[in-house]
Amino acid sequence: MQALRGMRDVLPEEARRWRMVERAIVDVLDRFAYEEVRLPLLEAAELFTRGIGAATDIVEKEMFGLSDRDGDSIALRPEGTASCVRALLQHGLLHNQSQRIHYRGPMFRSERPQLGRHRQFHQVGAEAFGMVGPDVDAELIQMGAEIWRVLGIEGEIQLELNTLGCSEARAAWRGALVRYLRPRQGDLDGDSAKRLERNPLRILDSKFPATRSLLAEAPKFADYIDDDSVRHYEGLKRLLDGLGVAYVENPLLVRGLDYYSRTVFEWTTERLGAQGAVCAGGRYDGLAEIIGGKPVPGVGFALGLERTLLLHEAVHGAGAPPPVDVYCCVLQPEHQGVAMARVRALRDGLPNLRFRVHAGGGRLKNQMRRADQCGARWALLFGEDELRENRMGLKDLRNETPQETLGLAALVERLRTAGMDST
RNA sequence: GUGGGCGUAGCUCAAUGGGUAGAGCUCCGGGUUGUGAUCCCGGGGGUUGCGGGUUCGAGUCCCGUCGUCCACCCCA
Repeated sequence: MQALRGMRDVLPEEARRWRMVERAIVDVLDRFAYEEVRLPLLEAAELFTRGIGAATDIVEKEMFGLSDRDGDSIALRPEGTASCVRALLQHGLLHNQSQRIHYRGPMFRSERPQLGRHRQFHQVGAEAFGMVGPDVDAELIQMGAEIWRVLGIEGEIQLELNTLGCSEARAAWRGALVRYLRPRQGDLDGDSAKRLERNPLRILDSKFPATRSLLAEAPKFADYIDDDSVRHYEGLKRLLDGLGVAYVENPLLVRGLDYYSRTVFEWTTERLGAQGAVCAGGRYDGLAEIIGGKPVPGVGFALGLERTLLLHEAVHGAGAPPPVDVYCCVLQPEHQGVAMARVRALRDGLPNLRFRVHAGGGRLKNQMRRADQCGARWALLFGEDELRENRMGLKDLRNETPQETLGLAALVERLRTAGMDST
């Protein structure tokens, strides 16, 4: 038996990095006072066909759909924004109020697997509702920059920025684009020809030279964009300039989900081959209404954890912090209970240290080897001699200092001071 | 979804032109009483991803399948 295609097991060594990175990210979101929600993995399929767009690749060919016992179509969520909006609408949290929210968890898309692209993958998302101005767009981008800084990967990532205008302007431009391309359909590459009726804006970032040269003469969005959107975009850029957040304007940046309008942005990297999008988002002022609520402006982003982790590893190396701080060796099997009781007191006194008590007996030599192998800084010895005096032996495995024999209180004090400078 | 590369021990990899699978690391034991990582000695471990086919004989050639990686595509 093996895991399904595209489903990955995260084993202890890797999970240690996940915990570190996830905690660092969520800490940033916390410090910006974004509150957490936890959302279901299953939703009505209609939430996504309406929210994301029925003509998008995500819905059209990547969604894991199934039917429940009543025959209703349900789906594993392919992304988080639609669920988040649905949840907040359902519980009235968007009624005459603004919200700043984050969530995280697995998403599912049935794509052909690749490094940094799995069928179950994990995102951390942040969304802000009820605020129309570019200030909150800038805040979300600033938050992203802060996340990369905290993770030490800011040197690997660059920000791309664009505006899609309001949905009316975009629809007008889209219509002009289709009118321009339709007579020239024969010169388009196959994929682009297929997109012409369903999702023409995606033709813009086609990689085919023939298509690209055709686009050089195509109607320009600059002639269609509305003034409010221009002002919004200019305002956002001014704020980012003031915050010192560097960006590259990319007029071809078109998010693959229908719900975006105005601001769209993407944090990309060169180090992950074709899977260069680490984090992306934008404004989606129309989404709440599409889902069946009153109109509520929204803007947000989602970052891909696997890709962030790959970058983190590329920058910081493969080493993960050891899982154990103190490995406790029990020399005589009859002292196991005493040792376990004593370590309970140590865990109480030293909540930041991780104690592992040897189990299964065996010679001290082997127990010491286990202590070394798990990466523990200290070995703690429960032997006849030490226990007779109600003390324990402490050996520093990473420094050439003499072994000490200490009572409980002295040991707690000793590990507390040493524990500080080791972390 | 399309095209291609790869799949041999827990891990990283060998195996001449088809001739019944090997190394390093890991792991286990030993080097005399209660001290790890080094050193020495010994040991365990594989239905060569899976299923067919060709052949006297297949890890090696062919087909299928599963998985993975790369590009396309898509996206976070």
